[in-house]
Amino acid sequence: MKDVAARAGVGLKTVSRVVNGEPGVTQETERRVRDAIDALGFRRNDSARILRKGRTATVGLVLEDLADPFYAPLSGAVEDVARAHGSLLVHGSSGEDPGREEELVLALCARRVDGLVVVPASTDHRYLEPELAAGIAAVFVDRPPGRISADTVLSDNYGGARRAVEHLVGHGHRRIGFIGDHPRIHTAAERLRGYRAAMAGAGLPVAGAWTSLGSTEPARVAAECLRMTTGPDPVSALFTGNNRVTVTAVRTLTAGGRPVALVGFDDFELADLLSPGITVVAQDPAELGRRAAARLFQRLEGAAGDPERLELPTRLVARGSGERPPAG
Amino acid sequence: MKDVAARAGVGLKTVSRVVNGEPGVTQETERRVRDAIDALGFRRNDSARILRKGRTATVGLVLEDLADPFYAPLSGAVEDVARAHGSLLVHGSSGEDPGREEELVLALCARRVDGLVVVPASTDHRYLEPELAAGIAAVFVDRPPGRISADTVLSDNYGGARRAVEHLVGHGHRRIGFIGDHPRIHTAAERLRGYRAAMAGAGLPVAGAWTSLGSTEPARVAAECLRMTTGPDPVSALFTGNNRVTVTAVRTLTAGGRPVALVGFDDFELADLLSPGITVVAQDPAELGRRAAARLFQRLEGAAGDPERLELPTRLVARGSGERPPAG
DNA sequence: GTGAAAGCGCTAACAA
DNA sequence: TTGTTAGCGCTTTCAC
Repeated sequence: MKDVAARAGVGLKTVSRVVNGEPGVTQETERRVRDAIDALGFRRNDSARILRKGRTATVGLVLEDLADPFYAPLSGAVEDVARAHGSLLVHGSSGEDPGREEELVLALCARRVDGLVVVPASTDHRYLEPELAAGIAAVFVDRPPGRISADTVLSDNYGGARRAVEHLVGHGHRRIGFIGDHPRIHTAAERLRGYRAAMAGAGLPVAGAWTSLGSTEPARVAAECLRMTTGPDPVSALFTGNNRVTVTAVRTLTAGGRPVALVGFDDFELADLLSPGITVVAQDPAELGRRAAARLFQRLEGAAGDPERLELPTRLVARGSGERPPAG
Repeated sequence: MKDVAARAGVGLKTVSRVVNGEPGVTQETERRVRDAIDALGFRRNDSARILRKGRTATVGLVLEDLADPFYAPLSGAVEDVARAHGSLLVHGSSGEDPGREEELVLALCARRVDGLVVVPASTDHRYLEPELAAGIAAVFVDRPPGRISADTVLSDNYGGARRAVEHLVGHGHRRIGFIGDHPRIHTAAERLRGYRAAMAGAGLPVAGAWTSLGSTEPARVAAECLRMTTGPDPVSALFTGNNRVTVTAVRTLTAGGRPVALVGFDDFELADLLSPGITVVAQDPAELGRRAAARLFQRLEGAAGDPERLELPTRLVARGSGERPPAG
């Protein structure tokens, strides 16, 4: 910029004015400055600008895995909102590792992102307190923060799960299994709670062997699926706790040829084209992202008040797999 | 940092040394500094660091749409490589709009990302020349750059398409349609070229009504699908130009109950569980991203030499839909 | 082992 | 309309 000013024979501030489209520059001066800019291939260095202004026009997004079909639309929605507010999106995947989440979040804070949207892997976010105190806004999405209070956007995991299991009960099932994610993950715990509530509400017992929470690795899920649906005392229906689990379950049940009823949490592409179609409790991941980002920008624009907790409804979509009657 | 120095009763540089783990500080001094850091909740401001050092430890990724199941793994792979090199990822979606691509790329350059991975929407990248001259590295992936030369990582679109159509011909089809993306998109043009080459190689004519390139909007694709497979002179097989098109085609053909043979470009989740399974030409999007990012970091680490063009092979996966014989 | 001074490239505040 | 000065928070250089 100094070079541009020298070449155009003007002061530094005049160049700054031209570059930022500020008023108060003659057409003739502006032309001279623009010529110099073109000749020198000058581009403003935003790092310096950011340092000076204190705002980065950047928001950070930390989630588990970008490639998961559930998170991709969420991420896209956050980006859309960010762009609408003139901000860029810096992105990091925690891989469901609390340590990496903290590392990523702090790295983003060190770069002074204006705000953060976080799908937490950790259950203790006290490490964020100094950052929040320093004025960085944070909104949690899909799962609530741990040991701090902050704006949160969730789906109704408990209600959705309860509805799913009630649906199976309504179709005559009394022996229903649940395969879900690690119990330390809020959504998994809530869905388990919904499952138990529905079973209890119908007066049905839950055998210990009918619930399995843990990794969503296909190998583990397939093994649990086989274990629950075969053996001496098999379940007649399965409720699967997220899209990864559902896909593996469909694959395993199809391979085994067993007519087990199935309802999955999360919708997924092509669920309607399988035979039978897969009955699911659908969330709206894009809407989760949109709401979270919208809340973030409200905060950035100065909205005061206590943290809000928003819970979006889910929707049961019956497609066939959840309406199968119990075998025998 | 100034405050920390004051509170610890040391010089600015000593704090800097502690924060960056540089040697030359007594244990006792370090302890005093750390106490002050904790008491004040200090975090280094990376904006200032970046301004001073000139390196951002950030790479930019611009692609069409993060939520597309093809790009999500690509993006994830770029992020993995970036993290392995200690860099963060800033992300932007062009939405297939050349103007937005340029805007995004230049915004990333203004923030002085160290390098860029770009899935181009534009066909003219001369706007990047000043940036490249200024030392920003760029690698193009999935599609080549336009009117400049730069490192590029592609799939073998021509060969894969040719193989797909030869496969259909090998199963007795002589009337084969192609529905693809906008012809200005390199991959679509190459896949059309492969289709034509395979047809010509088999001595088969291509009626004008058998090819349709344009938007991948479900409505358009469904309409074209119907048009080609019904009417007085229908095709007996369809080659679809990417995963979006394939999914819509499957949906349309299933609804119509027509036994049209189908091979799609791009693999997608659950393609194997449909009935019949969908035969595809599979690319490896994660590998595309990995290779592109690896190349970028080679450049950042000083690799000299002319731009390289890498072309990854594709793989035909037969699952049933592409092995259906012609009707009648 | 430690610190003072200069400066990265920009913008805010104030002159001229 | 235009320019000058100071300083954002850090690292580099060099002196102590």
